[in-house]
Amino acid sequence: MEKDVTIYDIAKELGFSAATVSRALKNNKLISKRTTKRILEKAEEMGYRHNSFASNLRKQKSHTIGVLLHELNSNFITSVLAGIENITTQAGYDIIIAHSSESYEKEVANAFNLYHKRVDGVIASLSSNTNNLDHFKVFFEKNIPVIFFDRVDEDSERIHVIIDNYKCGFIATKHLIDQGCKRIVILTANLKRNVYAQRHRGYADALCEAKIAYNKKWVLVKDLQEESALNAAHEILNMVPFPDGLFVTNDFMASVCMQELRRHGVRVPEDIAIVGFNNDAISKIIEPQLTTINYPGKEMGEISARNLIDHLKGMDDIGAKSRIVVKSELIVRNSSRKTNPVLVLSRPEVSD
Amino acid sequence: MEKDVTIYDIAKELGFSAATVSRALKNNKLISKRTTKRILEKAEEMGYRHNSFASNLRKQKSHTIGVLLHELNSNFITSVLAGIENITTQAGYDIIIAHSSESYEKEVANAFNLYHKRVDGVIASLSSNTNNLDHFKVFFEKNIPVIFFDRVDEDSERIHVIIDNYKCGFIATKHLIDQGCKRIVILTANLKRNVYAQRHRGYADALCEAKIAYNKKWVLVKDLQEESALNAAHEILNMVPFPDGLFVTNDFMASVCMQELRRHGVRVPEDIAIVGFNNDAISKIIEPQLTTINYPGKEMGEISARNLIDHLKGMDDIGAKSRIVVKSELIVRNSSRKTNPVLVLSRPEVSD
DNA sequence: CATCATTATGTAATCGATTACACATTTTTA
DNA sequence: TAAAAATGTGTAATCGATTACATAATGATG
Repeated sequence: MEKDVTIYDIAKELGFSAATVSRALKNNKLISKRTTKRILEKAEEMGYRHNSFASNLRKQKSHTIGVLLHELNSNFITSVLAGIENITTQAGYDIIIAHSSESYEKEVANAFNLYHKRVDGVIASLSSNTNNLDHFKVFFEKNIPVIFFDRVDEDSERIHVIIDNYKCGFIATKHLIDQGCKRIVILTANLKRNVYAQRHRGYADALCEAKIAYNKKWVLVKDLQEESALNAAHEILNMVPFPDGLFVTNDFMASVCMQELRRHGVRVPEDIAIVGFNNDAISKIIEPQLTTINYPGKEMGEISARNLIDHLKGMDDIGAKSRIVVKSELIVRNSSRKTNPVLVLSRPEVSD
Repeated sequence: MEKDVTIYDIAKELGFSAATVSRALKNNKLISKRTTKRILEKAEEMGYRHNSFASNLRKQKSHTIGVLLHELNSNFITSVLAGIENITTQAGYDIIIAHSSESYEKEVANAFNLYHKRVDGVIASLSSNTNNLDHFKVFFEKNIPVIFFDRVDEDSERIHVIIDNYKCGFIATKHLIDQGCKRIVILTANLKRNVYAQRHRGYADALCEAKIAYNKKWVLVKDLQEESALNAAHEILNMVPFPDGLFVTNDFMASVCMQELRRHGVRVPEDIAIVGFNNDAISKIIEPQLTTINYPGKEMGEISARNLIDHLKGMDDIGAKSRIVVKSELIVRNSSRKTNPVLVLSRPEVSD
């Protein structure tokens, strides 16, 4: 348990001052190449490690970015994370990941935790039932930049990186209409959350455009749990008349729901065509494969991180823009393709 | 952008010394209740926030635990995380999550990052192709405790929290044998990784016990990607004789593989019975539902964290035990149940 | 050669919380 | 009531890196 090596130890060893060592370690051009080289080598040799506590204390900067996520377990979120990591690593920032498990209370706790950790900036996606930004006030007041993505408060002037959820809801629904669906159910999560609200609005407008009456009975609002999706499936099973289209604003729920319907003898897409949202791994694995909305998580992460870092470095005027919209697209698969039946190859020969 | 409030500001405001304020803020019993109360209220009022950089610098402790994960996107891992968070939060420790995306290089980088962040301890699960612990030496040398879980180096004397992967591999295979399977394929990941090696060993021994010859042709080793699972499915489709049992050491691969087989007309479980591993969400969603091995992620996280913290508090002798085995179980579902056919309810009435 | 620039290095204060030790006051004990 | 113990608070050094400012050494310029 020997004590840690400090710049003073290196300085003493080589007969320099701590200041010179400190500068050399950062490759400061004030220090001659020769001295820098000697110091770096000695540091390596002595097993020196930078003490970021001392450094942060002095510089009043943590060089750390807080990432506040509503959840971890989706393709989308891990892609976003990968994108954020790309950019932050490149820029020499560390990140702290905090996830709220879709709980507002946890989100508040996490926000304060990041604040106390003195992150230089925050990238955040709100949990499903968050409906105010009070817990971010501490950041705003101290001018600590916060970038929101995906799950945002659209009314706020804060920078946010999103997809056009309204348009996605619209084209998803329109796609079902194009397949001949006339009785289209939407299964979605908390309509207070922007993403679900917008997707729902798109759904409603697509119906309207096609002169299909909007009916509240066809709007199922559930939380994102498996059990809720099962409940939704049973509600659908009891609907009279039986719906012929289903738009679910989340692939996981869509998958659970679709399987439950099929277990009860409903054919997909013949009886009911289904569209999901997110292009999660499961949407490709499940049978039939799920038509869904794809959007680039990695890119959203990169854009968010780049904006934050540009702003931290003062290269960016945070007032200039507040909304960044990223592209998204509908991926048509068999769960909704009423015209093309599922292709089933013949079973390979089996010999014993 | 006013300056942060420090204990000196509070001290000056109330006419105490900084020492008294520091003690009061920690509810040190040396300070009278009255003074403590006044100081706490003033701190609140002035918007004081603790400066952990100064504190950590002085105390030479970060009060932070590093969590090094091989991946984020599985039920199992998020459960483990939840377990770790339970315990660490309760004990007043912060955590830093780093994930390696199954890359050895990233794992090494993350380990050093945690080291430089001066975490007080580490909880780690190795990435799939990690085959040495050299990057943990820095921790070992400084007596920074490291607890491994799930993906571990079983040969090392370091504490690790695992399930009995050998037994799981054995009972999974035995279950297939009990269903009447005689030609059982194993699809698994890198056999250098303990979990896969042990599961494979269990598979081999179960075959042996049933007097079924072990055949290398039936052992498919792939990485954990979707494409690899698809490839595996096609290799299986070309096998002559066609296998009647399949043990996949991971639910994701099992699901992908099963669906691909079914798309080619193979009936599950009639033609081939399938067992997965992990009890991921997908195993319940997919049709037929996947027989799998369940093991308690949350509990593993809690045990790991508790051990680490006990050790940090000096309440635990780290030499006392090195291996903690957590319970696990086989969950039988329809993908392997040859005796009970899938129950299909009739389709509900549909009227227009 | 004197003066100014340039380059390289050192000095010392600073960031904010902690804590060993000292000191003062009050309470208890013999 | 004097000594001892307990209680409450203050003083000042410390943790390690950073950086404004000072200084020294070298080179360039007219």
